[in-house]
Amino acid sequence: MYICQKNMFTLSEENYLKAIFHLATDSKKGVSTNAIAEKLNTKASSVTDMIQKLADKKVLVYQKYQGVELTELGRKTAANIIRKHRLWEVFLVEKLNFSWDEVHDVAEQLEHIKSPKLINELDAFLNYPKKDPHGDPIPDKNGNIQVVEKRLLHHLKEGELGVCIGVNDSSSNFLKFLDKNNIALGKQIRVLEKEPFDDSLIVEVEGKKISISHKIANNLYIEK
Amino acid sequence: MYICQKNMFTLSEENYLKAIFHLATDSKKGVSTNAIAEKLNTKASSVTDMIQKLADKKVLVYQKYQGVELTELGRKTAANIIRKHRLWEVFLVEKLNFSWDEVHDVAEQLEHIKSPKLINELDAFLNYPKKDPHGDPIPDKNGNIQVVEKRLLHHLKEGELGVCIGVNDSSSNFLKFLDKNNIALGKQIRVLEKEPFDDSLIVEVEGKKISISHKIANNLYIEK
DNA sequence: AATTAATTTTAGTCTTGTCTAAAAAAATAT
DNA sequence: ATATTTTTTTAGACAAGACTAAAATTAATT
Ligand SMILES: [Mn+2]
Ligand SMILES: [Mn+2]
Ligand SMILES: [Mn+2]
Ligand SMILES: [Mn+2]
Repeated sequence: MYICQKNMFTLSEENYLKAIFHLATDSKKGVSTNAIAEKLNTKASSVTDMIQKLADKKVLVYQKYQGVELTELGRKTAANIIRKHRLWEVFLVEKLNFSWDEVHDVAEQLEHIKSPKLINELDAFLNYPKKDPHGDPIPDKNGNIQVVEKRLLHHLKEGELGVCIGVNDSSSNFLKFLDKNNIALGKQIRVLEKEPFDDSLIVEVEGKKISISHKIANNLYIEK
Repeated sequence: MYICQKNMFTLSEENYLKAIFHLATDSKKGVSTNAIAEKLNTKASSVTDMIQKLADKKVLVYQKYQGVELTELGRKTAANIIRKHRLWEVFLVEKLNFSWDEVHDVAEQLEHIKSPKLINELDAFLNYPKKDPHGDPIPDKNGNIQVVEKRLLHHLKEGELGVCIGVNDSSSNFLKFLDKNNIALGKQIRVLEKEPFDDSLIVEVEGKKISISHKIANNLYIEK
């Protein structure tokens, strides 16, 4: 039997856990102090302080100068915050007329609301969605995340066709660009030409030809 | 032209404003340091510190030893937080299967979410409700609160009939007691007997006679 | 292998919001 | 009018979370 403190993690601790979780799934290595600092717009020294505290709380393992790795508890906690973030994003888009470029900042706040009943009822109210408005999978209540096979648009060869299934960048600017060019989740995209000089592409979306920079093509996920 | 800082008030400042607003409408006098401390479960010295800061921010006027009074800006700010609190309570009850005794703690968290679009869309989504699940009026977006004529149950005379329109106490214990005795907003209540010794009442609700202590009768609002 | 460069940690400071203990002012009682 | 009690404010301390500057460690070059 163990004691379970209510309001287990502070807002700041939750943000660190989430950042480390995301960095860990990207790199599959120990997550470095600097990487965390950059993601959270803070300083490395602040990160060192915080990861020591989080190590005491058993959500990650930390060895001086060696970066950190989440424990099972840490992963579950982070996944739960991401679950809340993505469910709220679905709610905002489906029920409150938000567009996909408006939801992130509000979800950053809502993800910290503490109420198991709230999040489970919200899940039911939304009909147990599997993906958020950006195509990212929603973890289940045990913290399991469905792994999706996805590749970046710029990996398609000339002539190949794919379906847009997600974005790597959820910034408002990027999403508005996609809106402007009629690119949305579920839409078909065919690569017509690849320009070797600047790695840009000419693609076809709904009959229209558009030019896509390398940076854009590097942030759009496609399923063949 | 004036500069408007984003995220104008901290969570703590918002809680102080809300507490002062509620204490001010009750007492119509300057609100005392001790009263604020008691409402927020904190110490008078902490309150003194905070009200000095809030006075600097022009949301209240403060003279040493004389208590505080909200400015127009302070009242509007507080009313907006209360608006959010009550709209969220409606959402939880109407859409997410919460009962009226479960909503308050979650709304205490949700009321601090900053997004004008969120709260206006929520208002529309709920069909512009005028009252929250406890019968309290929901301020409009300009901070105006409808004044409701209401009196406590124990002001009814023997034989008089009224309709339950609100509660003075939103604690889970009180609300569960009402549920248990089939008392809900909109229900008719007739006072059959008043016991002078302990100020208790015998009332009739939906054909059933029940005994009501003074404390209960002092927390139930009635419209004749 | 020895330097240099980059990363990470430590030490010390700051702000916010809280606390306790003591001093000051106001309210109440004698 | 004075003394006592209550309320309020000040002074000093603390924890969380952040920062800067300096020291320590690791990584990369020569
Ligand atoms: Mn997001
Ligand atoms: Mn998303
Ligand atoms: Mn409430
Ligand atoms: Mn309420």
